[in-house]
Amino acid sequence: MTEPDFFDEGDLVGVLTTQPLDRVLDYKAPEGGCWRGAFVEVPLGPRKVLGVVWGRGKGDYDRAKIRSVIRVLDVAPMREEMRAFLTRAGDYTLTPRPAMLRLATRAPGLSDPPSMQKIYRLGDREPDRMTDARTRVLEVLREYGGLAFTLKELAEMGGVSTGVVKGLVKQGAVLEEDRPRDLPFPTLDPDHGGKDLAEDQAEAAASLRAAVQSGVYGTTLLRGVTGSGKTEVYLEAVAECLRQGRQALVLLPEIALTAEFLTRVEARFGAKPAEWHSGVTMTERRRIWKMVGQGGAQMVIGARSALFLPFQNLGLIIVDEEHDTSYKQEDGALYNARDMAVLRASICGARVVLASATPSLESWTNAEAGKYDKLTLTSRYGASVMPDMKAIDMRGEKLPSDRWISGALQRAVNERIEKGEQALLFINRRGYAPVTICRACGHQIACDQCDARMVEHRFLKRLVCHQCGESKPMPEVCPNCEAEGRLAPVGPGVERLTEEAVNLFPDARVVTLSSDMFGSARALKAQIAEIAEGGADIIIGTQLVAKGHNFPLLTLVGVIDADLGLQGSDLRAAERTFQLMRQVAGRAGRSERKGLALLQSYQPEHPVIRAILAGDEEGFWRAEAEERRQAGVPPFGRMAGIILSSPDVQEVFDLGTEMARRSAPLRQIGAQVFGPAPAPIARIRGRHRVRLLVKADKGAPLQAALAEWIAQFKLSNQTRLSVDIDPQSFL
DNA sequence: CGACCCCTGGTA
DNA sequence: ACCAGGGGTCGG
Repeated sequence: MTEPDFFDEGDLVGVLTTQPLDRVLDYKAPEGGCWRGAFVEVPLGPRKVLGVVWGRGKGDYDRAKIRSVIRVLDVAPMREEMRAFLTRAGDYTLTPRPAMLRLATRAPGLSDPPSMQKIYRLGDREPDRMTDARTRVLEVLREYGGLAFTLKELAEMGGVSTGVVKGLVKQGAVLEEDRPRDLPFPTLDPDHGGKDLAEDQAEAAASLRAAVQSGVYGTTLLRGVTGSGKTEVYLEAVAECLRQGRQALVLLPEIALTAEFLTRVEARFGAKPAEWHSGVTMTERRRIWKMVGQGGAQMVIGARSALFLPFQNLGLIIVDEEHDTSYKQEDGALYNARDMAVLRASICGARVVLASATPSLESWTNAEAGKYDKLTLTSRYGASVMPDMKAIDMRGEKLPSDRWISGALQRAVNERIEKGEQALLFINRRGYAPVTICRACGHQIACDQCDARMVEHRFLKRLVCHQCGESKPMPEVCPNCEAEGRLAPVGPGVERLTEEAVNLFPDARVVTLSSDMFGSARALKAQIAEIAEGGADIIIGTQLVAKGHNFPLLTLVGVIDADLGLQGSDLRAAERTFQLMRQVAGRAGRSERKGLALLQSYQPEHPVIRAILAGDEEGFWRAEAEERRQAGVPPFGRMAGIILSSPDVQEVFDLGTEMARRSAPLRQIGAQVFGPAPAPIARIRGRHRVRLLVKADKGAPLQAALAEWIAQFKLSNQTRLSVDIDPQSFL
């Protein structure tokens, strides 16, 4: 039986609202009827809420109580493929459909009528009296032919006050018209600024173009070390997609990267694409949402939430830096944007390109297994090559406890400075010192709200909790034993490393790049541009510098603590350390000069460190894949994390224990339950968190079993349960 | 989610 | 008799 697409007035329709009722509710179609996928406003209790017509009404509800749809909103209806995407993504992540719908309606003013603005163009009548000001206005309009301007623009261009324009309107010499405020984005020209590509780039680009031309779903893993020109290559895929008249989406892991990227896109296509992320203004969000929906935006660059924009003809999704962990984060729903991109593309017949120098093990495995196509860029763009890499064995360096830069690293830095080149010192810890300890009683200052230790930020003169953002002034006395002046910083952060560098290299210009030192993306961008032009000798940076910035004078990278992230039992720690170290090392020598990367390590014989030094990526991934296969963990098994949280510790542990005990639905599919254990972050903002882990075979119907299992338990209203399918870390 | 209903317990 | 606050339920 096929579902009708149109419903006459009074027909029963099923509407899914954005309210957390995981049911499709029956309504009567409004005057004028409505259609499947229509965005509607419906009454719910005493309120009006946003919803989407999901299909025909079920008719299982008391006819007399059924109310009418209030109105159909003036926006493009939701396409069938979007409804399928939301449903399947929700089923996969165990997210209720209303929460999924909220992701797809994250634009303000959807229920408002299209916002209009007044514009002014040349009229056909002469004004009764000519003045200088009037002449200038009319000249501007004649000069630009039939173009129209807003009042403010026109007055400014004519050098007159707005009153002059209004006067001309009264005379009929200028016409006033209404125009929608949400305008289409400028057209991108796929043949505007194509660059000459190196041979391997050209081959990869041709392969991607052919894939896009085919018009069917497929995923390509595009590998290439930093500087190998991945961006140029996938922009050729975008160009082909635009030629096909389809829309393209580029996902970036970090907002800070979009500005630089936009400039490159503009150079390639002659105009800027739409830019979608949390920092974009409300009016611009509305414009993008509407234009994407009616084909007035050919290309969107955005954060993971851009996946839920109402594309009408999506032909290509690029996931840049696909291994980046920020693609998986709480966002109303817990989903991995990389995986959801593949799902969305498979539903709408689009191509996916996963780009990375250091792919995630999941993507590497999929490519090895032939599920994804594989393209590898072998030569670095221009003359530069991957830097030489060496470990500095810290066990042989007898450094005092408040020093972190080894003699060998110090000498290497001095050499670069003498040659007028730059050195980067990398440490993946923000602030001054990660721990503050009392030398009188041994107390370590912890956050009052979380279990995390507070990090001293000397720049801000405060202690900051990196978990919840809570901060307090640096205390004078120990909060535990009240001893005065006995609090001491322990361990290095980026600020403390800067202090040391300034002492060791007194004549060098030292700059620090850390995310919490810049109020705005603009300030950061300016700083980066200045460094790139040689405005510094030594750059001290956190993770921020590992991502995509190009410093041509940089020829030395010193990693202060290459072992961070290797300790602990997190299965992905090795993978993450490997990716981060490779990326940071890749910063060195992107231009003609050959670079050097020095990794300070207390365990240089560790397999991960050895693989990094040998540049043996395939070897690393094969070994890592084998270990995961043995352990039956992702991507060779399936996992889910269940996090219970409540202000009451006892309650949350009791519930966890109860859930572990009554896990028959999970055992039925052969899954194991571990825990309850304190979650990786045991307390956040005063809420205690407990985690259970579920592990199942690769083919097991995990989601269905989880849903059945969870449905058995009734939560008190202060406890919350969230399910994390494919968790990033599984300690 | 948010409105509202009802119950409780404390106070006038 | 009255009110404030919490828990529970309902919404088409």
